[in-house]
Amino acid sequence: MLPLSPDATPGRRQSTAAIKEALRDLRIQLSLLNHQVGTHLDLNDVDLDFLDVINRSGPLSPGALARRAGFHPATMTGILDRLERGGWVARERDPSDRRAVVVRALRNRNAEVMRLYSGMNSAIDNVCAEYTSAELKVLADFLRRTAKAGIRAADELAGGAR
Amino acid sequence: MLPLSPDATPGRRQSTAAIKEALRDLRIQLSLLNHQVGTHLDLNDVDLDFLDVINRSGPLSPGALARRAGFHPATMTGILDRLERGGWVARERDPSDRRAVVVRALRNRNAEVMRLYSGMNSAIDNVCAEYTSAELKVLADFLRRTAKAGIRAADELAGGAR
DNA sequence: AACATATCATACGGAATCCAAAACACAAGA
DNA sequence: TCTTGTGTTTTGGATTCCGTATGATATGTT
Repeated sequence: MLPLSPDATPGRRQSTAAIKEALRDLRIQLSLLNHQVGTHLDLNDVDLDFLDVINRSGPLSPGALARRAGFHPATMTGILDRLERGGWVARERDPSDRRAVVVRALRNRNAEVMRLYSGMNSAIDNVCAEYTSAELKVLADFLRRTAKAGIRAADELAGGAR
Repeated sequence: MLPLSPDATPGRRQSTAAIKEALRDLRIQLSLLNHQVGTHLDLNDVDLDFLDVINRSGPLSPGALARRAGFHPATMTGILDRLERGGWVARERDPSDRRAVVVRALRNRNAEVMRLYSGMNSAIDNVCAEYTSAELKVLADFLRRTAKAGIRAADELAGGAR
């Protein structure tokens, strides 16, 4: 906190700190939104998280899912049981390795989820409408990089390379 | 979906969609990171969330915390019990209204938390280092607006104006 | 002083999570 | 081929956590 800025860019440190603060807030708010959506779908918070992961990261094995989140395999079995009972995912045996299981997302009930997220969806549209096309590209790039950084940081805590 | 872009800004729709995708990923990754941090601190996911809220939003009453997150007051009691047992927070009686309780965050163990988040912290620093000061301001502003949008969207699902 | 209101803690039933071990499939060696 | 060893997922039991209902304490009002 010197009176003179060190490299003639006075706002950098403050802006970086502001970004971190905003990211903390954003995470909490999005988790809260997630909780509300899950409540409307009779779905657990964690279950909805994993449904999202399965929907976007393609078919995955239970073990891979558990490792990715740092959960015990038995816990994953329970989560998948609930998701399967609700018709959200299907378990199939891997033909090439029949001891393995592949979890596939069913898209039947996707409309329900989209409807619940529609409020946030259009809110983001409104926010984005106030930025130029170039700014939007910068924003998307930043978010992707930050998400990648989150993956690495979580993996490190999960036990190094592992 | 006309072949001609409507307002001479061809990338807008794609960039907005990319931002939504990245936000979904970011939320999941930050939640998983949160889970890993909580595991290392012998702390529940929800408990860590509320510790964060208490740390940043100053001393608060248990009821206010419960309303803010849509939890039942009794659940909040359990969360605060665990946080207090671990030496994270302290319950004090409000001098001005002695039936009320204020929860204050103790900073003793803050270093442990910071150490666990240090990987993500420096990763964000590295990402931010690649942007200009003006871009950083745009980013911080966008994140704040998006967080606000998340609050409104969650409130709507919680039961309209309420 | 007594009633109504508000806030937080306790008690208990139901659910989720974790640990250990089993069930099953694959791969390698005698 | 049969056996042994490794990897993946599921089961059973014990523990812990979340949510509804009830109780205790303090305040404000008539």
